[in-house]
Amino acid sequence: MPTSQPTSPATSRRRFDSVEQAAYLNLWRTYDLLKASEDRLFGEYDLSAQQYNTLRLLRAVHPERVPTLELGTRLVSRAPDMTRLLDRLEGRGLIDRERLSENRRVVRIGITSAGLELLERMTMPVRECHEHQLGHMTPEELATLNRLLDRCREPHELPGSHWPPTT
Amino acid sequence: MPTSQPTSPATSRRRFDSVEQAAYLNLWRTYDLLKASEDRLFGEYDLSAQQYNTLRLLRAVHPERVPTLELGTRLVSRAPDMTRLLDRLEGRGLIDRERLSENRRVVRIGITSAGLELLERMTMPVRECHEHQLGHMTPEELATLNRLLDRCREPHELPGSHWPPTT
DNA sequence: AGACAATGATTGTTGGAACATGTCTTGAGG
DNA sequence: CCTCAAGACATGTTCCAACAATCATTGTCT
Repeated sequence: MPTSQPTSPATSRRRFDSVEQAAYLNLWRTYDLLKASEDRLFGEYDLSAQQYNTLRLLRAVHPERVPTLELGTRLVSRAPDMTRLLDRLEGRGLIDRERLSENRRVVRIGITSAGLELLERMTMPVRECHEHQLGHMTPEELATLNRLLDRCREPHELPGSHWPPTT
Repeated sequence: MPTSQPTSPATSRRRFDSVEQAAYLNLWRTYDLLKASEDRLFGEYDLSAQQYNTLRLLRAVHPERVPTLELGTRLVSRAPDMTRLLDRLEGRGLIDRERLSENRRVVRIGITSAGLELLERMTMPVRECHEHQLGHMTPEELATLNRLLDRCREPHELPGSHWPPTT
């Protein structure tokens, strides 16, 4: 019997409503699965992924500083609660705040030497984590994936986005 | 000056540590951006994405039922807090629970007619949402994307996963 | 049969995300 | 100068996700 008929009424409903939906759910599922690796790693350092990326961004501009709200827009994932995220990092001495004297409204954030050291210690583990996540993919596959993801985001990225195509 | 030297110390640091990392961050960014559309839609019905997917899964097996913990493993994103997610849905009359008499440990979850109606009302809006998310991609691109995402997940999916390749 | 492990779900607690609101500072008009 | 609007953060509150601990029920071993 080559074309087996559905054995349960369930199967007829299980499939997706559209290709777009299938792709989106696939994206979600994949992200969620890979995220699990990361979360486990960051958990060992009591950091969330957002916190880690904040520190990376601050290191990238160090010794310059970045105002609070601009940080929120430049992170991988939008973060509406920058203040308290920074509170936690400051509480651990990983960043510091500086109130400008010329414009006392803005607070500029910088990474401390303790923050830099923490990132330093995490370098290899993080690399291994990403290797574990996607190390089985060939460079060509990853390049194609990046190109397609860029295409997905194209119409949704706001003009001033800090996310140019990955290349 | 053909090879312009870095104007700020920042640029040298901004790029990614590895291709794998770039791909993962790209995945994260893309998911986050698309998720925003969905959240806005589901918000209008006071549902989270997880709740919606729970209802979809229950509809798929209806009129059969699924035990609480098995639901958790079959969702798009793993959900360690099924009980309270179901509490909320039950509070709104969208699902109901049934305690088995032969094995009183397991609680089997079913979708109610109110739940089915809600899904029915959401059908078109959801379709439009996915159209808005990824409608600009060609079927070929989406197919390739799906194939690559499947490849990403391959080594990470547990054996008994309900997530076969998308095809 | 009784002790003990395993299973399936609930409950408790903590931390973070999302949204609205409040506070402080600056700059522009009147 | 005084008011007022806008900008940049901070705070309050509510809700949800994650992890651990607990409870009730069943299965197993001797």
